[in-house]
Amino acid sequence: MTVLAAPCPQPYNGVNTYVMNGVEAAVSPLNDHQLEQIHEERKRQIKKAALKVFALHGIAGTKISSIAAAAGISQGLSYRYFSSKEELYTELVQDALDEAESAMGHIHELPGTPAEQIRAFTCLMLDPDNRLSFLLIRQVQISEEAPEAAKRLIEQHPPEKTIERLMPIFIKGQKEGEFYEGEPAQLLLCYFSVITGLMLQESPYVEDFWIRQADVLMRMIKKP
Amino acid sequence: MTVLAAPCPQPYNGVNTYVMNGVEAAVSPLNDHQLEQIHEERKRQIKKAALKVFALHGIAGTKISSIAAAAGISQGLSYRYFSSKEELYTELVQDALDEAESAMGHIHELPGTPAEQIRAFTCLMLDPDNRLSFLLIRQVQISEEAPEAAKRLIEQHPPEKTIERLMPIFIKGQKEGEFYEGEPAQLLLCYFSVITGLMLQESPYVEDFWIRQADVLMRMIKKP
DNA sequence: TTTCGATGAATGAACTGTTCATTCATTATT
DNA sequence: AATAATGAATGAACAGTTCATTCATCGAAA
Repeated sequence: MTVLAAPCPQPYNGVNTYVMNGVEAAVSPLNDHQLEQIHEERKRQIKKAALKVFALHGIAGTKISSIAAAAGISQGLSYRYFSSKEELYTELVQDALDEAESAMGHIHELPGTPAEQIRAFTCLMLDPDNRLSFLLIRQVQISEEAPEAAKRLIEQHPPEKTIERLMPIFIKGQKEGEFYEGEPAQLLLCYFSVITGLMLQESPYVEDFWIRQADVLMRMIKKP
Repeated sequence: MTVLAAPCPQPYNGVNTYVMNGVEAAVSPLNDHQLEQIHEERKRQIKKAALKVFALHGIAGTKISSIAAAAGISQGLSYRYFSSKEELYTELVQDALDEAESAMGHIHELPGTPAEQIRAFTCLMLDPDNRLSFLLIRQVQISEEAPEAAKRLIEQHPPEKTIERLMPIFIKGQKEGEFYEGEPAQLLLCYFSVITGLMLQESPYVEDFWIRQADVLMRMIKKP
């Protein structure tokens, strides 16, 4: 059995890897740029798979082996790119925040009525390209299980400001008679629960599926 | 060290638990009937707590210790009443199915327009007394983790028939011009995702909170 | 062109710490 | 005496991480 073994020849070290051989690093087989590009590409591949699994099952409900399976790689490989499950998760949260931020930044500048703005926002949330990111963020906000690092990221960023940004739009919509009356906070709460429910839904593959859903949703809010 | 001391002998429980002594009790310990009643009462107490935790976190995400904490009892006690976690879960699913069945049985007999029927159904799903049961059922339907026994229960019972029961109502509503047009299946799908989202929401304690939510929801479906 | 050696990406079995369902010796209650 | 209840202890399974090994690719030498 196994028990030992020994050599552990190369320690690891994040930065550089082997040097040995004489004349320091005289030879480099593939140019550094290409190498790095390949490296980044693989990272992206892993992240993409991980996002899908994490967003749907949470960090605790996700095993590395599932991610590996989803990414089509072996269990151990992700550790070459991410030093731990938590780091991977946290990095995904960071990306999601960036994406959400950039996606939401434009909502305000959009011209148009409040209804048009909310509709745009709705489409954004339901867009398959953003959906998982929003789910991940919401996950960190809602459940306990998220790593501390991820929670801190969310606190810093303007994440939950979402509500604060939307609220004025709702109020304006009501004032102008475009929206239904009622406590705006409650309308927003309902709207959000509903959006979350929809995001969890796996979509059948119809081109404009989400657009149509968004229109159905809007009927909750906007007078015809 | 710790924290607690004190055994917490009386588990509170809303209703009442023990009959504490009493003259006659001193003489004859407790007759069988009384004993059984106490036993059943405690079972109900455990089930109530377990339902809440299971419905929100799933069977895998729930530990016996959480249930115990929620029920205000010790870790080991539930094993006096249920032989395993799975058994407890499965029994809850059975109860939920019964409840759902009896609750839904009346939908059809309700007089009124399709909109009124759907509204009644919506209120049913959102009713705090039913909400958790419906969530539990949906959980078994959707995820893999449920025990085989529970899955079998669901297959036998008329569970997913929900959709089949609702569909005709939707179609009728559209035919009569009371509902919005569109693929009825899609409208239903949207409606269901949305309901699920709402059920997951913890309600602020306002008396008619869910009623109002139901009305907001109905706007998705029914023309004004 | 073929062969060789070097490099580091990739694998997956083994290791290990942790978690958690279940048990049980003990105590409290009637 | 008998039953209810406790909560610490157990142990098995689970899942994150490591690491010895294999594989694929490439530059250079023959």
